[in-house]
Amino acid sequence: MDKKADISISVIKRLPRYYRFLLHLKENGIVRISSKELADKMGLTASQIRHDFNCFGGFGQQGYGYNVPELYGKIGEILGVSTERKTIVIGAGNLGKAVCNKISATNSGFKIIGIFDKNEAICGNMIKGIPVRSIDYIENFCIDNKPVCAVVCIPSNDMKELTDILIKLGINSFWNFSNYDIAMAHPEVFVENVHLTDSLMTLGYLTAENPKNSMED
Amino acid sequence: MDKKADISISVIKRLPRYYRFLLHLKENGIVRISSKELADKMGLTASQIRHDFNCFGGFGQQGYGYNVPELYGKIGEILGVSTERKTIVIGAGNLGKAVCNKISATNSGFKIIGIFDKNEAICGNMIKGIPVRSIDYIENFCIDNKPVCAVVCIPSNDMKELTDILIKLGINSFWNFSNYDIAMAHPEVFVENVHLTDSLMTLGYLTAENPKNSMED
DNA sequence: TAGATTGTTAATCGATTAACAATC
DNA sequence: TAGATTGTTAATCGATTAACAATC
Repeated sequence: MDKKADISISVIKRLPRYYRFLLHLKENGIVRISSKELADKMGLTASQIRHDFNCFGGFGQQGYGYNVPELYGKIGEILGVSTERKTIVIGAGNLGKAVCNKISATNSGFKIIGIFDKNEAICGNMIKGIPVRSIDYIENFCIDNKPVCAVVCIPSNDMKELTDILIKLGINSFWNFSNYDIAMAHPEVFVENVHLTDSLMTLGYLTAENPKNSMED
Repeated sequence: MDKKADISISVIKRLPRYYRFLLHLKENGIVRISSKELADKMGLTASQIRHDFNCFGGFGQQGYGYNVPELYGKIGEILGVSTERKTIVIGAGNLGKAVCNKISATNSGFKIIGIFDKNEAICGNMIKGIPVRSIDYIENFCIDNKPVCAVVCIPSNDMKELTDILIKLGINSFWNFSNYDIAMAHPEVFVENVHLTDSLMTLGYLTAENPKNSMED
């Protein structure tokens, strides 16, 4: 599987938000929208919206605008929401459970087929109908069931060894909540990071009494 | 409190990662590093690192490089890690609990003083030494305790009403896990969003068999 | 002093916005 | 046909990278 290089990451990062907005419009029975109207609703420019959509082909019609259900469907297709990527979740603590719920509640194209934890005490517990298994079984499970995506909800400590193994066993994408830099160690796989600490610290910067700022002027 | 406009958001978003790397170096007893070495470790360019640090003033020394503990301290200051922003968490489900743990485990400058949930059955439960309170008490709690930051771990449904109230009561920053667009409704407050669904769908795009891509060439 | 590496400015690159011809 | 709005190219803006003088 090759990496897609032709469409810029900034465009890609906006797709899920378009998808959410279009669902909302669709659910409210709106069938037609212009780039201008959508831009106003989303806080973007009409120009950017047209530019973005045109990366994937012409979804609109001159003089009319965009058909909401059709556009929603197209973007869903681009995001692969109708596929069922076999997914395993590693770590069944609070974060692991929250993430399992999120994946199950969302029509995102990922399907959890296994959950693993090193804490034997919680093995056997059910989350969204899937039993928590001991991390010791993860290799055999992957050989038998061939998952393609792993969701990492454990600390970074043992990540190097674990990712090396998982990638050998056929995992090609990671939703990574740990601080381990999978993408740097394995440029051949797809990684989407959620760095909670970094996010919180960014908010920290914004609300900090920055000494530099108050010294200037 | 004014918003800071002079330093670009791309630079700011890199600060927490610098901070993490510097802590790691510091813990390994490394006291000196050049922009080149740090760039190699982090997968950035030396030029960018010097450029970034210089937004905040000269932290290095020509011919020597950067002093790791000093630089770590400076960036910590910029991020405000030593302040104690009074913070409330709204929603004590799996996500709320995970986020409480994360905030407590991280030296980020945020201090949880209250946790709220609408589910009466879990009120009274302790999370990191703080009792879960009924959401009905949130107004009085804010009047009495004056928190400045709210962490939103509930669905988007009632967010408009809730954020309007909280902002009136003195909350000026949000760590937002819901899909409600606080920043658009309230441009005067600081918002850092964590859109889990969007993140997962971005990974979805990368691993989708994109029809457009296979049609071309 | 010579070597190393920063701080800072200029050049490049890429993303966003503006403009307008195409066309429904 | 006239009006509206897209698709697409060109202009602008901002972020990254390169270069080098300053200086430790």
